[in-house]
Order: sequence, then structure tokens, then C-alpha cells
Amino acid sequence: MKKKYVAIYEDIASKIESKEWLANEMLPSENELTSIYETSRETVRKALNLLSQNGYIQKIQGKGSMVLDVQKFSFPVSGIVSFKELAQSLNLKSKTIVTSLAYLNKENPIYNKLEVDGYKIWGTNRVRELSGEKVILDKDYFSEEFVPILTEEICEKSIYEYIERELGLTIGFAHKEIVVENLTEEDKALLDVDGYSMVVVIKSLVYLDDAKLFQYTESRHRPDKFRFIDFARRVK
Amino acid sequence: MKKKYVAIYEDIASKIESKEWLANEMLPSENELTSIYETSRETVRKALNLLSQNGYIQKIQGKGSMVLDVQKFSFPVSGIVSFKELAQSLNLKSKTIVTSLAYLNKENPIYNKLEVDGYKIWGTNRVRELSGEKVILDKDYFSEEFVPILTEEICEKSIYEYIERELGLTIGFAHKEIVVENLTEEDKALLDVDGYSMVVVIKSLVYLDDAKLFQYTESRHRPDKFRFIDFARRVK
DNA sequence: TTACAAAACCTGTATATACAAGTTATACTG
DNA sequence: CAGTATAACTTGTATATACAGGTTTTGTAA
Repeated sequence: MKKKYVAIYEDIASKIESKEWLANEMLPSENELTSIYETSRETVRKALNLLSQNGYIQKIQGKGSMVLDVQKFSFPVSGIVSFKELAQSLNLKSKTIVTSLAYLNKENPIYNKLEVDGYKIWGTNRVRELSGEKVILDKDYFSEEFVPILTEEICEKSIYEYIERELGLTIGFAHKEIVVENLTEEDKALLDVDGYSMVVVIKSLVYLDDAKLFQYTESRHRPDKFRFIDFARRVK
Repeated sequence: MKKKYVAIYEDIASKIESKEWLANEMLPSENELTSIYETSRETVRKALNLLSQNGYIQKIQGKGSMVLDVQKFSFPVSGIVSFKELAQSLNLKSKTIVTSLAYLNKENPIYNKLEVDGYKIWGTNRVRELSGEKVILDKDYFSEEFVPILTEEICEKSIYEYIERELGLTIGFAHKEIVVENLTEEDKALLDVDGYSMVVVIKSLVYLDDAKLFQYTESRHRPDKFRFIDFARRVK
């Protein structure tokens, strides 16, 4: 029973998701929550701030915390989410095909992006099938320093699960860039892109907990199957 | 001199942006910052959490706060930023052309999105020119309830500036969705899209401080001029 | 010198208090 | 009854203390 404010956050978030607390209604006040959860007001406030950051509530000074409509953005493609997690949360019938898995040649420009010194880089291509159509090509690159062994089986299941469970590494944050590019020969060969001339590409630099650069990824989507949903707060 | 933690946040953020504090170096410890800014540790921690959320630092328990490389994501298209703010921060030569400004017909499906009751809806189309090319079409819709008057001059300058300065409204948050769509006849008529068949569309529902739905926007970008940059933290 | 235990740092969590600032309901005054 | 001032709520900011948990340095013992 540690991290009380996370427990409170999860409890309230689940109550909102399960419609126990409805959109456009007010949460109990901070003082009430303090006695409900038998804790201090500061601890309640930490939980409420997490809820606010993640789009569950809107705090209004003097009034209270209003529950927001989580339906409208229940497709959490923002943040850092693996394909397996995404497919599971959406109940999609998906399949992953590993089309390549090998160390990169020393001349590969990815070596500049990952800034490894001495270490080799794993490169893997995975095609994602949704309802029978090959619509996503994921190109992942890891330094041997953090991921010494990578098998086809791991790539087929979930690399992130392997990294976090087996290797005990903790993902911290990522810089992401979304652009639209013309089809490469590789895209044409691996994906079902008849009638399309472009793909949406999400390029990510992923860092560990200790701020060490860990992975470079390109996720290439057929335009009709691409959707990115975000919750943003106005700054300043 | 109020909101001390925001002042500390802004001071540290500016020191990082101006390279006074370099990437991969450690910030002074929380205790040191406490005496530097002559405040309490909790206040320093509030500032550090803001810096962490916005991608300036990575906190590592037991070690300290590492400065991150803000160069890599200095293109802040995420969050809620107006075109004018964006063009200014990037020093782009831009021009805005207002192509329409009127109340919508009652049959327009936008009336369902904005959930206004009784009020009319302002609709305006604006074409954005970057270095002489018409590459972005912004379609904005506001309820008369919040924006009673809208002139061509305001639309040409900056609607957000008008809303926040003149009308005294405060933008709170937004739900955003990015998709790729085929060109409409309108796109073809208003934009320079020779050689392209699709546009990237950012659809946003924008809410005020008090969680009231305020605006619906579609920002339609020629694919080669579209770029979305995001900083994301791994949740859970 | 090496190995390991302890101390001295660091950040993270939990609690308490005080007052400022915004909103709403109440009660009083004209 | 209407209008307004006040009281009673709400959340926001600032401060203090205590201890838990992680990392690094120090110092001691073999």
C-alpha cells in the first residue's frame, strides 16, 4: 500500500471511466475527498492534478473539479503506447509479421541518430495487419548496450513487454515527430498501399528513466488507417 | 510578484533555452535551489515538475534533475498554439487571407458538434500563405454566445488574441484529432495543391477555462508542409 | 589494495497549517 | 421585494516537518 496519491488517482479515474461519476458533474470537494480517502488535502491534490493532466477533470477555482467527457478522446495514441497495448485496448484483430531482424551495417545513418559508441545496433521491421490488411510498418532500432539479445519471437509478441519485464528497463519519455512522406520501395513491397502515394510517419526518439537515449523508431501508416488523438492544455 | 513557482519555472526554463544551463548537466539540487530562490522546497518542486512536464528536465531519484536537449523539439506544434504565435516564434514570412466570414446555415452539421442552443454559429475560412504558397486552410467555428462580433480585420490579425485580450476569455484545453483526408473541392479551389491528392487535417474541440465548449476548428495542411512535434512521458 | 558498511547526499511521499482568491448561498438592509 | 454585503464554501499558493527510498562518497576493516 504505497503511493497513496496514485491509488486515489486510479480509483477516481476508474470511477469516471465506468460512468460511476458522470461527465459535466462535479467531483466531491478536496475536503470531502480528504475524508473519503482518509488522507491529507495535499495528497488528494496530487491525485487531482494527475487527473487534470490526463484530461479526466477540469479544475475551476472556487467551484470544484468538473468531470470531462473521456469518450471523446478514448483513443490514446498520444503518450507512449506499444502496438500490442493499443490493439488490446481497442479489441482489434491484429497480427504482427517480422520481416527482418539483424544488426545494422556500420554505414547505416541510424548510427548517427542513436549516438552509440562501439555498440552495434539491432534493426527490425515489423508489418502490422489489421483485419487482414497490411497497413503499418514499424521500423525499430535498439542499441546492443541495452538490448543484448533480440529474437523473432520477442519481436512478434511485444518488444516493450520484453524490455520492461525481462530486461527491467524503464521507459521515461520520448520526442515524437509526425510527418507525411512519399512511399518508399520498401513500403510498396511490404504494405497494402494500392491507390495511395504517401504514408504518415511517426518518428520517435525514446529515452529511459535515466535520460539515456535508448531507441529510434519509425512507424509508417497507410493514411486511411492513421489517427492521432491528443489532449492539450493551453500554456501560459 | 505572485506565483513564485511560475517565476522560478520561467527563470530556469529561460536559462536552459539560453544555454546558461547545458543539456546533460545536472541542475542544482532542490535544497540548493531552495536557498538560491529563497523559498521552500515544495515551491521549488512545483517549478521542477512543470519543467519535467514540458520536457526541459528529467528527474532521477537519488541523483538530481538532468537538463534535456530542448533543441530536438523546439517546434512546439503540440499544445494549443495559434498560427500567429507559431509564425512569430519561427520567424516565418506569413500572410493570412480571409476567404469567408458569415453565420452558418441552420442545417450545417457543425451545429451538432458545437451543441449550441439557440445561438448562431460564426464560420470563417482563412488561407495561410507561407513564402508565397497557399498551404494551410483553417476553418473555424465559434458560438455567438462567446464571440458576439467577428470582423474580417480580427480574422486577419489573430482571433485568439482578440478572444483572450478583448473578450477576456481564457482557453482551457482541447481535444485534438489528426487524420489524413482526400482533397475536397474547396481545398482544390483555395490551396496550392498541384500534385497532391490528400491533406492532413487537425480537428480540434476547444474548451474554455470553465470547461464550456467554445470552438470547433479544422486546420487543413498540404502534406509536405505538415509537421507535428510532441513530447510524451510514459504513463503507469 | 580491495570489499563492504556507514554516512551524507539526493529526490519522493505524506502530513499540517496558514492565508489568498474565486464562487455561491445566506441574511440583512433599504 | 430587490439589491447588496457578508459568510461559508470552494480551489490556489507558500511554508514546515518527517521519513522513505535511491545514489554517491567516505571510511574502516580484512
